[in-house]
Parts: sequence; structure tokens; C-alpha cells
Amino acid sequence: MARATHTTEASGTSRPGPRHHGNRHGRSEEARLAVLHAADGLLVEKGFAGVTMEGIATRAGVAKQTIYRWWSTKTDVLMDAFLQDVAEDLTARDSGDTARDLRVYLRELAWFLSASDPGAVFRALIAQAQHDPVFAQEFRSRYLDEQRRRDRRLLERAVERGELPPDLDLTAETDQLMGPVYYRVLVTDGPVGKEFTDRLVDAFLARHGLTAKS
Amino acid sequence: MARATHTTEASGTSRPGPRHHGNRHGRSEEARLAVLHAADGLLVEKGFAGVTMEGIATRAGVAKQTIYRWWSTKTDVLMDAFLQDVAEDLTARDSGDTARDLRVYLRELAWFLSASDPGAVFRALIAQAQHDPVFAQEFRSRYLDEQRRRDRRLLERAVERGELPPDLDLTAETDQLMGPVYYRVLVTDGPVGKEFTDRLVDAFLARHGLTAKS
Amino acid sequence: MARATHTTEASGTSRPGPRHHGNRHGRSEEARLAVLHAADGLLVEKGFAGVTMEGIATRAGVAKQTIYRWWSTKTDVLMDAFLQDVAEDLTARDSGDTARDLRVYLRELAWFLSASDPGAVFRALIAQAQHDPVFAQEFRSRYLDEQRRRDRRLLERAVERGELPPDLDLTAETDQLMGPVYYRVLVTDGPVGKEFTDRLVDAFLARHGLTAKS
Amino acid sequence: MARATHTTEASGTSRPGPRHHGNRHGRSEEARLAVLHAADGLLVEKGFAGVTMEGIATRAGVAKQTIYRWWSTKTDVLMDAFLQDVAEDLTARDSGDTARDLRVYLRELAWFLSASDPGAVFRALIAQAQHDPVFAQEFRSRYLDEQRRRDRRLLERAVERGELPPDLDLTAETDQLMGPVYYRVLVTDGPVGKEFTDRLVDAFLARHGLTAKS
DNA sequence: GCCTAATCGAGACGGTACGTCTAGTCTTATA
DNA sequence: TATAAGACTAGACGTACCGTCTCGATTAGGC
Repeated sequence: MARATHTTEASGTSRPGPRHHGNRHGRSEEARLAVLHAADGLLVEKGFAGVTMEGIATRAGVAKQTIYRWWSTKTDVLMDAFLQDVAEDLTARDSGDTARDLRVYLRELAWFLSASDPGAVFRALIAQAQHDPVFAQEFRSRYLDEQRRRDRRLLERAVERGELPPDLDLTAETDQLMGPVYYRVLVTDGPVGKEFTDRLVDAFLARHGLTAKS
Repeated sequence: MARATHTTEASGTSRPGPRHHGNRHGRSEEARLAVLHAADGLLVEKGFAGVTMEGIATRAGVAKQTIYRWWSTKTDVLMDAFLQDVAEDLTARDSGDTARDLRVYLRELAWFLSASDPGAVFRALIAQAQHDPVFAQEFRSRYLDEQRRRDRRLLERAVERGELPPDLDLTAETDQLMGPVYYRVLVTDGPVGKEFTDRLVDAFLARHGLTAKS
Repeated sequence: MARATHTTEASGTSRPGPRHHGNRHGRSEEARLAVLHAADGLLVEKGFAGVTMEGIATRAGVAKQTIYRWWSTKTDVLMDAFLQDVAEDLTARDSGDTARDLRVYLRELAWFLSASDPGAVFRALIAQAQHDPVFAQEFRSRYLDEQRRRDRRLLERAVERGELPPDLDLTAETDQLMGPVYYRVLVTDGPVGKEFTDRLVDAFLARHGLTAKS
Repeated sequence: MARATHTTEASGTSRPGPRHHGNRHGRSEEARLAVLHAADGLLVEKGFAGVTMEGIATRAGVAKQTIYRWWSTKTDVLMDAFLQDVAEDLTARDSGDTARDLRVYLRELAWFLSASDPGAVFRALIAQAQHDPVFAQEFRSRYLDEQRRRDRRLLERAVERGELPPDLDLTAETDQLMGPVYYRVLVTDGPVGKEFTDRLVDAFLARHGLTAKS
């Protein structure tokens, strides 16, 4: 899914692998990972303003030109770093119990957004998206669209089980369910603990005539 | 409330005002407004990255030192510009019809966030808040807290009318109602038209056993 | 004569003088001198390739922008440094004895070109002039033309004394007299000691029927 | 004599020659010539600053590594290009008439230095020699010494004919004769036409009691 | 009607990071 | 074994802004 995120070298075998420092078979995997880790580290340690191309290069032990060869901006690097770390992480379980799955998932989402390291990167990328529509579009097509598809799956499974009517606007329902969590994290800095997420889930269940089993 | 936001000069009279380029009676109202307009204009015309202290100074015909004397950062200038323009704009009407008021208000909110010029500044400030906790805190205390108090008023009036139970967590209810609009604007770029905002209001009304009058 | 070479501050008084670190009265004399000395020092210590804008800035304790504000290239800096040091140095004495004056002057010229620190800068500037016609023109109008006028004075005085015919092409005579010294320094690396310079002077004297008095 | 200047491939036959892009028969003559022509072309078209290893490689359709394998610097390439073109060009004729030969030769020299394409390369190399003593030494041993030997030949023939005394310092005499031409070309940008070169020759002839036949 | 103090426009200053360019080294596949 | 291709580290280039500073001019208010 993610551009420049996987490689044919890294798979399976435990051979040390070739030490490309530049050759005709494309980029150095070593340099790529050093850049992504450096960007990640700088963001966590010094905040967004502390992430600079110059700083990434120095910390990664890489030439600036190597960064510019593969990425266009520091937010582009951060996006790759983010995708590398979390692309597949936030996926809802399917226990057969819709209410339970929703509660667990919203709690995981809230933790991810408000407390995890990748969540900090996510917030930085969302911030950048406010300033730069082109970046926003790329972030959506490289991560958000996929993530929202995963979010939807929760409700789709409930439709499949016959718990929700088949003609429901699942996109709107999902946004209505998850939106308040994003709002509190990005805007109000309000608490997004179990109390709040469960309230959102309960409202959703009630809205559709479902009762929590627990 | 806001530092550096009002002055004793601006009051009442319609005289052209003195042309002091330096005096001992405090700051120049002329310079203050020129700076705020310049910052606003640059943001609208060139985007956030196009707003620089240097650029503001040039466009406002003001010395950089004058800006630094009264503001600390460019986002501080933008915040003042934002407050100057919109501080009081987004206030819900009170028609006595809760359902109607909610629908109107959410539509206004959606328009403000997604389509207005001040909304663009708001999004830039929210973005900055992601990068800078100190700024975030200041933005909340200078605008967001007040705005959320206005948002709450809508529900408080319904409580006063006996339409909602008095022990309701109004903060959580407000966030649940408004959050999805912010989410779509800031994150998904999804549509926030009448269809979506009315759906949010309807869900709220149904949740509390209220029926729309229309 | 030289642009940016003198200042109104430095004259006469022993007051410490104001410590401009940037003000509306124009440039900082302190910074100007630091840049010129740094450039000079780098050339002498590390050779022409060791002179970089970055290096000058660092050694001078000055911002790069300050250099670019007043000079356009590193050779422009070197030219100013050269002019600062030697503009008036190479002037022939007038003892009344043409032969003696010529001999002394050519020896001084040879020493200047081949052995002095400013001579090293001169050779670097002549080198740059080969690569860049615009620079060549500026170097001529800022130094060489003046220097050649001083060279000519030697012969003009002989004309005034009636030792040389008044219709002589003094430019050509001067070039014929001095040229071989430059040739050996710039091209062949041959010796330019007393033996060689005296030979040039003797040939000149003989050519015009003058006899050396010594 | 010159390193990297001849090859065993180029000899004799008029066959189109093998197209080895990688072989085990030593270096590619094709690549060598492409590099020299590219360097030459870049110097003439874009000036010295426009000659870069990268540019030469691109224009020659050659890998940078191939250049570095056979040459150490761009001036080394230019020197080879220069030698390839002009090594033997500037040789004085021997008509038996010393005065005539001198006049013709100095005119050719002046034209070569000031107006020819190889002359432009020569000036670039002399410039580089000012900056880099090692290069200067190599340039002398690879070209200048040989050229000065050819220059001397003119005077040696006059000695052989008995026109000049056998104990003359021919090196000094040659430098005295030619030096002013180099001086005007490299330093003053003065005219080096027939008038000037003839004046130099006449002075030389008069100095040694020779009379021009024409 | 001076003197004083605060603020103004102007702009030079020491810095940091930008994004680009070229240098010179290295690795690989091809011939 | 030499080649074309091209990725790599390194570091200078010239530019844009940052935030600080110093200055002369302007303008009340206090003397």
C-alpha cells in the first residue's frame, strides 16, 4: 500500500544481506530506515518544529541529497515513517459481539490518538494537512481512506449479521461515532477515556435499537 | 480579555485620529490594525507558509520590531487577527424552538469551519495547536473555551425549558453533537451540508425523546 | 579609490567608537574588516580552493548574509581585501636618477608578485580574471589601471627631464619593460631576481641611449 | 609523453573500430575522445565555471567513474584536451631570415593566446596553475617546457648563423621578447597586434645589432 | 517652550535551515 | 577488466526568515 515502504530484501531469510551504498539496483534500504527512524525520533523528542531536513540527515548519518532524492518535504518523510509503523495497527477485532467490538475499538482509537507515539505523528500530519491541500489529499489516499475502510468494517459486519438495516449510510454513521473522539483530541483536549467512548457506543446502539450484552 | 486586542484610542469618535509615528501614550492603533490585516491577507492569499513576520511587516508598512513589541509569534498575530474578526460571530439564536435552533446552528458552524475566511484562520490555528501545547493552551483560553460555552448555551436553554433532564453531562452531549462536523472538516474532508448536520441533530433529538417540530 | 574601503569613523580620534551591530547608518565596519581579514587569511593558509563564503563567514564570526549583502562573490571579497592592503604600496620613488629608480622599482615589483602575501592574492585575482571577463574588467578599473598609471609615472618623469623623447608610446614601453617579470611569475615560474630585472632595465636604457649612472 | 594521451587502438586502420562498452582490452578510445571533446566544448560554450566532471560525463555519454579512472581533476582533462589539439601547433618556421621569422612567430603567438579556441583553454590552464602549484608543475612538464624549447629554437638558429653571440642567455632573451605579449593577454587586456609585436622584435634586433631586412 | 520618554519606520546584524549543485567513491550488470 | 548507470556521503552554494539590535524622527506630558 504505502509507497517506498516495503522491500524484497527484508523478507524471511536471515542472511545479512548486501550492503548497498548506492548501486544500480535502487535505493539503500539501510539509508531509508535510518531516515524514517531519525524523523520519528526527532518528532517525539523535540516536537514538530524540531524536525528539520538538516537534523534528520545528521541524525540518520545520511546526506541531505539522499533524503531529497526520495522524499520531497519533511512531512513526506514523516508520513512514510508513520505508515511504516502503524499502517495496519488500528484494526477492529471481530468477536461476533458488535457492542463489545465497538467499545474496544473506540478505546483503542482514543488511546492511539491521544497517548501513543504514532498518534503524535498522526496529529502532526493532520496539522500539516490543514496547511497544504495537496499533502492532505496524499495523506488521505495513502492512509486515511484505508483506515476509514477499516473503521467501516465494524458496522458492515453488524449489517451482515442483520443487526443494522442494509440501507444505512455507513460512512455517516461511522463519522458520527468516531468524530467526537477526534474532536476532543484535536480541538478541545477533553478526556477520551472509557466513560466518553462508551457513551458514544451506547448512543449508537440505542439509536439502532441494539442493546449491549454486557 | 485578549492581550493587545483593544486600545483606548479606538473608542467612539469618528475623527481621523492623530498620526503619531512614535509617542509616549502607548501603541499605535494604526500599526496594530495594519499588522492584523496584513497577516489575514497573507494567510488567505498565500496560505499558512506564506505568512512570515517579515512579510507581515512589509505588507503592513511596519517595522519588524513593532510586531515583536506586541506579539511573540506569527501565530500569535493570527490569533489576534482571528479574534478581531470573529470572536462573537458564532452564537446560536434562541427562537424557543430547540430543534430549529440546533439545526440552524450546526449549519452555521459547518459553513464557518469549511467555507469562511475566518474558518481558514481557525483551521490554521488548530493546526498550530497540534504542534505547540503552549499555543494550544492559549488558544483555548482566548477563544475555544468561550466558544464552547456559547455552544453549551443551546443545550442549557433546553434544560431550562425542561426538554432535557437537568443532570445531563452537557459538555459530553455538545461534543457528541458537534464533534462529527469538526472531524469531517479537519480530517476526512467529507461533506458537511444540511443532510449531515440535520442527521446529527435528529440523532440528538431522538436520543433525548424530543421530536422535531418541522 | 576603492569601494567600501574607507570609513568616516576610523579617522583620528582615539574614542572607542560606536559598536554598530546593524543600524541605519550603514554597514558595520567591524564586520567588514573581519571578512576581509578572514578571506586574506584563508587564501594564505589554505590556498584559493580553501577560500569559501562559508569559511570566510565562520572565521570572521559573521553571518553569510552579511557577506552577500556587500559582496557578490568570494573573488569580490578577495579584491577588496587586496585593495585594502596594497592599493598604494607599489609606487616608484623619484630620486632624480631614472636608471636607479627603474632598477629599484622592478625589484620591488618582482618581490611583490613572487614573494609577498598580497602578491599571492594578486595572482589569484589574475587567475579569476582569466575565467570571468566581467571580473577582469572590474579588477582593471579598480586596481590595474591605477597601478599602470603609477608604473607610467616612472617613464613620464624621464620624459619631463628630457631623457626620453616626448612622442614615445609610454604604455607600450612600460609593458615591454614590466611584461617579462609578470610572464616569469605567472607562466614560467622562472627566477625574477636582481639579475633578471637589471637586464630588463639595461635593455630599456640602451634602447633609448641612456647610460646607467651607477 | 603525456599520460593518457595515446592508445594502442587508434593506430593505422580505418575500420570503424570495435564497440566495446566494457571489455578486457584496456581503455575505450571512444570514451577518451568523447570526454576530451566534451570538456573542450563546455569550456568554449559555457566558460570555465561551466566545466564540471558531472557535465563532461553527461555530455560525453560516459560514466563519471570512467573519467575518474583516467583523469584526476577537470583541469587534468582540460590539459589533455589542450595537448590533444595543439601540442605541436606553435612552432616557428625557419626561413633563414631571423627578423622575418621572429615577426611571424610573435604574431602567431599573439593570435594563439588572444583569439584562438585553444588559447582560451591555455588561459584557463594558466589560471588554474596560479591556484595549484602541483598542477602548475605538471602543466610545465607536460607542455610549457616543450613550448619554451620551441621558442628558444628561433634564437638558437640565429646563434648558429652567427647573428647572435654564443654566450647569450637565450632563456632570458626569449622571456624578454615574448613576455610582454603574455602580459598584455593575461593581465592588461591591451592590444597585441602587429604594431606591438613588431615593436618587440625591433627592439630585440636593435639590442643585438641586427637590422630587419624588410 | 524646552526636556524627556516612549514608540515608530528602517534596516544591518548573527544565525539556522532551506533546497540545489558538484565532488569523488562505491556497487552492480553487461560485454 | 573496462564500461554505463546511478546511489551514496560530504559540503559549499546563495536565499529566506528568524529574532535582536541600534538609530533618527516624531510626539505627548511634565517642567
